[in-house]
Amino acid sequence: MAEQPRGSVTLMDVAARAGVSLATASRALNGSTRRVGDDLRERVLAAARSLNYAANAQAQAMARGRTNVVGLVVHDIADPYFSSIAAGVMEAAEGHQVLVTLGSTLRRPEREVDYLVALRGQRSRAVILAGSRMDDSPVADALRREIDIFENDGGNVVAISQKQLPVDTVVIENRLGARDLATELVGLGYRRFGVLAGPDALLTARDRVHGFREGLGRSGVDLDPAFVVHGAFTRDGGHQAMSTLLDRIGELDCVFAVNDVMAVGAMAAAREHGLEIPRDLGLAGFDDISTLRDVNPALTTVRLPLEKVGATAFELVLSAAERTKPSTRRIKGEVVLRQSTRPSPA
Amino acid sequence: MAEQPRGSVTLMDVAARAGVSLATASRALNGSTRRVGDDLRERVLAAARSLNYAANAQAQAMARGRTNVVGLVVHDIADPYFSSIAAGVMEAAEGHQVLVTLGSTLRRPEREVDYLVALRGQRSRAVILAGSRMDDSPVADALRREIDIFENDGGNVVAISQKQLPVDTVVIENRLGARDLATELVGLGYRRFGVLAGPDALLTARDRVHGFREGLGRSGVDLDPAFVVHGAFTRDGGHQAMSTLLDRIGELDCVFAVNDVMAVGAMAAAREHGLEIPRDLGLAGFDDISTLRDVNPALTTVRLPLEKVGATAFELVLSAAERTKPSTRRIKGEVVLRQSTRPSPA
DNA sequence: TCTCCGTAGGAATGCGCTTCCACGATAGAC
DNA sequence: GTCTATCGTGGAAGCGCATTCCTACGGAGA
Repeated sequence: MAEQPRGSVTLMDVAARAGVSLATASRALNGSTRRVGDDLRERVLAAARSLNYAANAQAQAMARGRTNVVGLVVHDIADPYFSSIAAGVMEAAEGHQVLVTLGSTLRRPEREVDYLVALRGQRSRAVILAGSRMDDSPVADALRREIDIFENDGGNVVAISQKQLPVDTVVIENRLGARDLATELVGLGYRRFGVLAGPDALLTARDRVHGFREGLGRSGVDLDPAFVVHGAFTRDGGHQAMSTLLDRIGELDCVFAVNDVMAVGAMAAAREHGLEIPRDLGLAGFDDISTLRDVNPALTTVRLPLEKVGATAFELVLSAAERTKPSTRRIKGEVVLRQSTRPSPA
Repeated sequence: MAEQPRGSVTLMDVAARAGVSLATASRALNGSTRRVGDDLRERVLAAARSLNYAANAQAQAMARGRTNVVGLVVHDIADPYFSSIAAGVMEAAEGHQVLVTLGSTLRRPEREVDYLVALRGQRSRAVILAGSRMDDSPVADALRREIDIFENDGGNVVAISQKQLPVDTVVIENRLGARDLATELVGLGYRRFGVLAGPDALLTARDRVHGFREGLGRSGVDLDPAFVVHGAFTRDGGHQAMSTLLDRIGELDCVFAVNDVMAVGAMAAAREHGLEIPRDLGLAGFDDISTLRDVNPALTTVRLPLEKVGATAFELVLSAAERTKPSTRRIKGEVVLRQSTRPSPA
């Protein structure tokens, strides 16, 4: 029953085997406004089954003029921040007959544009840009331009992070989260802060620094710019930035790393330097990466529901057709105090 | 210069604007055996640029009879094991004009078959099955059957993990790695072992347990089956399995978790139980997940070059055309002793 | 019995592109 | 100088499918 002509089975093969026309076979398999008689439909389905027919998605896309492909562009899929978002997207996509094409810029944000072009070539119905926006006008302009073209082609674009582009956006409240964190840390009695700030051009990093400074300011605490050290948004970046800070560590009582991955690097650097956390120094991160929840001492951080972020982005993709104006969803973080900062004085 | 008709620009638009035929426009843009005169080629390229032309990949796929899409199917993209492999794949794909479609089975291995069908519909030129094979005949049979069909359609399949299917495979030497680890642990003086074994049906987990037992055996040490606890292949699985073991922890001096993620969960469980590692108990993992390298105490583990695994898989995809027989690449792990086990007696 | 309408099935068209084939022109061989 | 390769170009077929349009058929109403 499962004879298999060499090469792909086409709808014509199915139709021939069922003894019906192409049109009928198509209608039987995909449903349509038109109805197909029960006997014929059965014949077609049986034929398709026995031939292991899988409709050629390219041909369907051509005929229908649309695809079921969604692009997901991240900066680094190995980074748990992005892989969590990706997991959220994949889970939301489950059962929606959508295929997700993954793009990884390898931390070169200008490559987002290349992926946008490639995904336009695929006639993707949407693309999710998961990475932080940059403070880099040439790149941003090129991206904006390419987004226009993509949308003009009928595609939908969803950004995650900052509302910087006129597209559907899942805004992550970095500023607010960092502000809350600062407030809590001051509440714990910390006063002299250092910040491992990430790349300055990365708006996610910058927003967190700004928010943190703002939160300190509201509590009447100053952040000395000399104690704000920039570095890569990675474990090694955190390690390195922390090492820089360690020269003057005596003047500090708490360090905020703008993400957990950096915080872990910083923790290692502190340990190598003989510092004990939180006894000698408080340390806080951002994101609450689940893989990192078991580091010891446990990181005080700002919890971001990253999988939900991904899922929300995907929902925006699905519902895009019903909207004419870009929509914004805000996702808030929640401060989680753990052992990497001293216990509450209460 | 950048006027943009609404909807997609087609090759016909480009040809018309350049005042040449469709055939010439196609040849100028994509190269071909036939050459196009310099002046005409320039005209075509200029037209394409000014119209923001991006070739319809679906149409190209139809006409050419092949695509540049490669599928990557993992069990859970949020798991650092898989996201590292994915990163390796993405990096290797860089610059090869290949688009990667991501599939996530959400830890339901039977869904691999569904993805295979979907990717066959896309006429993917290859698919990488990154997850462990299972000891589950119905599922394995269905998979084998679908792989046959996929390959008969001209696609190439690459598996990562066990050589269990007649396809190109990146074999991970789980057994060997676990054996070496056992030897080293015995060398450190440990004698009474417990194992957090993961799901029994998962061959990766099972191989590691077998290898570990084998290694112990070679050193004349027995592994009491009562101390082999199965559980999920996740952090929580490790935590839970460890909790089970903790009742009889007095009889053990070292625990091997079959992957790092479980080891970290186990470490948390031990800590909650008041045990100090490595003073009260040695603990070892497997994989050497980079995100987890900074846990404290640092994990003794078996380092797997996961990004290289992904990259190797991708290379197999690229070189598939030149082979007729399935090829196998073996990737070995390397024992890394760290602070979660006691220092060498030497 | 005849006409009209609703319906199921089939033929034909077109989606955007690659590529085979044909054609004319130019260059090289005799 | 004519004859045959060679090369650049255009024409047109066809990839696999959805869909529109058309036809044939059958039942209901007159």
